[in-house]
Amino acid sequence: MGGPRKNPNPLRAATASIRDVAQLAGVSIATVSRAVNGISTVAPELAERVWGAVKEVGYVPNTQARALVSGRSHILGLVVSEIMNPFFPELVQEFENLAIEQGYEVFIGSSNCDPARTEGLIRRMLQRSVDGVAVMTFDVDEELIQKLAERDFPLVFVDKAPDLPNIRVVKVNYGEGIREAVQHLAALGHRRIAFISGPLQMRTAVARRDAFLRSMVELGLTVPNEHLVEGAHTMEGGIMAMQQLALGELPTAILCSNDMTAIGVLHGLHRTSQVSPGDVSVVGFDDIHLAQFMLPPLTTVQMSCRQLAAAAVEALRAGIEPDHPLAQQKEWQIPTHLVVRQSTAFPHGALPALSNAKRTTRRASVKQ
Amino acid sequence: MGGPRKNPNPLRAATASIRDVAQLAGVSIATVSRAVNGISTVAPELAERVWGAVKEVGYVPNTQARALVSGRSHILGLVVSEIMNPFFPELVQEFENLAIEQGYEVFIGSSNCDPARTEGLIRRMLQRSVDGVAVMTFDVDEELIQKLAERDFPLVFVDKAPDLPNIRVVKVNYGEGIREAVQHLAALGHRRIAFISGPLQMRTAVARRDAFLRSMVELGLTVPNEHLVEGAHTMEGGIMAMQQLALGELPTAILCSNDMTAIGVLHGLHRTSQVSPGDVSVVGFDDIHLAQFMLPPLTTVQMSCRQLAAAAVEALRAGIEPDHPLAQQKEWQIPTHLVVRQSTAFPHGALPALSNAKRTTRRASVKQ
DNA sequence: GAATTCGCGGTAAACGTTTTCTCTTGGGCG
DNA sequence: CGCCCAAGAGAAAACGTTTACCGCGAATTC
Repeated sequence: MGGPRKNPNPLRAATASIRDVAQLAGVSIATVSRAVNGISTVAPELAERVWGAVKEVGYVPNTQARALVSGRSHILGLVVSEIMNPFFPELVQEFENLAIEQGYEVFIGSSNCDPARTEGLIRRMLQRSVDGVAVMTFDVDEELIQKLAERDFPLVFVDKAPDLPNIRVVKVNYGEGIREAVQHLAALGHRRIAFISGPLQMRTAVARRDAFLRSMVELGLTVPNEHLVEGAHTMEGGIMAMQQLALGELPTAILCSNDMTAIGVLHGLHRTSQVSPGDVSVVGFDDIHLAQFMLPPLTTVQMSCRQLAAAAVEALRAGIEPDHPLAQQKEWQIPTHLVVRQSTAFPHGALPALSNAKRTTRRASVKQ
Repeated sequence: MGGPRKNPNPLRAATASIRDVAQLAGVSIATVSRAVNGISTVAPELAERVWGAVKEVGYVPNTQARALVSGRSHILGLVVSEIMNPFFPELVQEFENLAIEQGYEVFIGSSNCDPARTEGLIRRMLQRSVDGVAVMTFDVDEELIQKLAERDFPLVFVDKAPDLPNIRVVKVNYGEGIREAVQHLAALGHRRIAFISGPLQMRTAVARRDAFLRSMVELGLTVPNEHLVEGAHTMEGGIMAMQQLALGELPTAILCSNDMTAIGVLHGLHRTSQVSPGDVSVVGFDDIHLAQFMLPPLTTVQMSCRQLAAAAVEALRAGIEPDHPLAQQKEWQIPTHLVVRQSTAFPHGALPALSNAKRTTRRASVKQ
């Protein structure tokens, strides 16, 4: 079969194929393939001739054909909980930049916190033969993971995942940042600190709440039940949680499980006319870009989506590429840290001790 | 070549192929293909046998192979300006839902308003042989369009595009909503209304500003030069534009080219201590989800991203699918409408006429 | 009743690559 | 000088589909 092709589909876009390059360069298609892929066994002058031909006909390798035979598509899947939550676009952006940098393309899906939808997304991604999927949803359930683990392909989860050969996990150290936040509030003089969690069926929500409780215990502070409210990681959830808190004696400070909740709380505080702005300190979690533009700018615990994305991409590559240096690593760590802005202040009637100087310094160090 | 395959790659995931189905059902692979694709020429009982075998071996067609031979990948490209601007995640979400519903997958890219990046994105999408690309960036430049138009594949732009066979356009009727906004402000008693535009190299920004100016002229109102400020479609831009406005005599109302700008303006107004909240009315554009959670909730011109996404997907399909009913249509229209919330009020010292009743009615009709 | 179509299903080519195997050629070593 | 080995390049198989083409039996038509 070296003769002219019989009946080339005239409808198809007239894009140059490897054969055109081979013909122009006067070599076989195998040589073109090797040259294009930088395989060293091809003689330098031949490679040069091939590259010349590639340029001339504007050859671009067909990724579908390449994927078909090599079994690798160079596409990564990324599943996020809620694309409408501003944290995730930031994560998506970072993830995409990193992936592209390393020669991958990305399929993005938003699960909307629906396990069935998550499953559908991943199934469709697999059908498109992605090389691996990062499930950064903070809300995966056990049985879905089990189901996914059966077919074996590289998977990356957040926080927790079963110890299986193809599953890797990015662990976020919530305790660190949350402890900083609680200590910050305590240093300002707050004693009655409430916590608005995410939906408690999310493992992540539980982890953040537990980190809060541990930090409070460390400082010898107690948390009455009515100061432990379940939110929804949304603004609406923050508003409703605020209403619930307003039923009893208000805390002097509120720590929120994410920034959207905190924004809702700020909104709710404004509505509750019994309290004047600034009376109640509010701390968020995530440090989304929007946080610094709230009124007042939000003090929050930063979870770097850049680091998160970098860890996820690296973990995926470790699972995908046959001889990746970190192929054996199963766990990546991400720190969290407090960023102090203006939504936290001294509680009414509290006399600041030496924490005053400290606070000023910290605030000064935050770029406006 | 009907015998057993020689040396199947053992590394490859043991996923069933069309051959396994054919063998189990006792038919040829052609019949399986036809049955799976619902081609009517296959006898009902045979089709049933095939489907049984499909279920049994868990056959899933390989999209790469399918794309390779059919020339259609069933992947759509979507390029947005700025994934970090909350409007776009909403658009992405809608677009993705619609695309999936119709059997397509989506590659998403964020251009960050960089034409070079846009070009790179589209080039990479083409390399992945997407069936078409929707460029919803509000900032494409002429020469890029020209360059893209050379290769012919279905493209959809927003607002304006050259009249070429494979290019379709979704036109947003800015005038409508902006006129409503200006009339609303005028009815409240505002006369000095400022406009903060987007970056003026965006054609869209110019279109919105011109719509504003036309509406003002219609009402016999004039706009001094210092009340026409160029922003950046970001919160930072809104804050800076506000600072610029604060240099002269403040307007009583400010219309912004998008919601992020409006949020920045609210922020900036708060900082400007010479003015008390509520003194200056602010109107946004887009109606992002966040808008209703601002303090005060933002009156804004709604551009439905659902309609935008639906139009884009439909326009793409019209260009892709050989006998689509709308194959000849080149233009889709999207309306805009004012949504009144609490960021607009009577200007200081103005006596409301009969507009009072009207306003109350409208506000009551907005769901909280 | 014979000829012609028509419905249906199988065979094989084609899609554009990668990769294995094979062949040629040249050089080093005995 | 001959042999063996290595390097480099080509031939061809394989990847998993779709689809053009062909053949066969049944149905329709004159």
